Amino acid sequence: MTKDDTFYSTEFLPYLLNQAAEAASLGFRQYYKERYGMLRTEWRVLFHLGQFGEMTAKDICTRANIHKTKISRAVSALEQKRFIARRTMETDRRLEELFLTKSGKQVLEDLQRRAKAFDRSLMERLGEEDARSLKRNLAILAGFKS
Amino acid sequence: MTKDDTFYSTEFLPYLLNQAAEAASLGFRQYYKERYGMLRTEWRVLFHLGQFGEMTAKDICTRANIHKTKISRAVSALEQKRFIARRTMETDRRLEELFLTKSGKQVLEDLQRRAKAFDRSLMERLGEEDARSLKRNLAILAGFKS
DNA sequence: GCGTATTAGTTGAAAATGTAACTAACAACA
DNA sequence: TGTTGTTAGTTACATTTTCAACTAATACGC
Repeated sequence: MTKDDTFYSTEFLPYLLNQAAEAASLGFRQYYKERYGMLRTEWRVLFHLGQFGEMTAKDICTRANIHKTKISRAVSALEQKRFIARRTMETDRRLEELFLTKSGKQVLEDLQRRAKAFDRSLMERLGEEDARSLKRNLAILAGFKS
Repeated sequence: MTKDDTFYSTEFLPYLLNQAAEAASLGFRQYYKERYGMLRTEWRVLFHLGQFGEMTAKDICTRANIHKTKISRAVSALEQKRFIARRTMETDRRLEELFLTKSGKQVLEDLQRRAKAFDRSLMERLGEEDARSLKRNLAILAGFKS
């Protein structure tokens, strides 16, 4: 490294990650907010329920790495919108199994389809190979892989 | 693509970006919060001032892509901590030139040094080549390059 | 069983963020 | 000069997030 040791903000990985994340989320966030009045955590809860089937709030906290109060509020909001419902588990009455309602499934289907398309459009900006490598490295940083 | 068209959350680029960004920011955020009681926007303002020299709040908004109210509050907070000061410009009295104080420079120096080290430790987890390619692609998504 | 510790989930208050309206200064132009 | 429009920055208010305390149910050790 030469004498000039200036460290630029655009070289700092957390900064880059945040800026990229915000830029990349923007378009999609707008959609589910305007169309369904949903917040990001709500979309994530829905997504996880679709992916893993019935699960408890705690499960989602662990999987998605979101604090339980955020999940709790997202669940209430989704319940009010009648997108999900809950059922207390017989085996442990502290736990509530969450599941998608019929309209919840429809909403999720719409969002999934759009998410997929949105994802593709983002990846096209990078090219196939770079996009793959990007995702792989993000997964490592996120702790999804070792 | 085969018949199974399930779309997993960990394939969705905005989700990956957010998770990676949060995970990657955590350690460093903790430091400037605990050590200097700073919020992320404050750290960014400081960083930008160090990088570009004296500039106005508006300049930082544009550069860092942050809303002016957030900047306004960060500037007040940094001013209260005596890390920066402002000077109304003679040529246009709506504008205020922001600059680092002596202690602001010291704080920034500490943070920069740690940011650099932190950045290196993140990059080591990916390897030289992947890390470079990651940054390049993030810059594209963030809109820093086209 | 009974006391203590954990755990799932909720709630209230404080902190932070986003949105919109505002003030003060300048610009443009009749 | 006066009117209208624009811009930098602040402030007020609503929404969202965070943090800490809480309730209800279960688990553990005795």
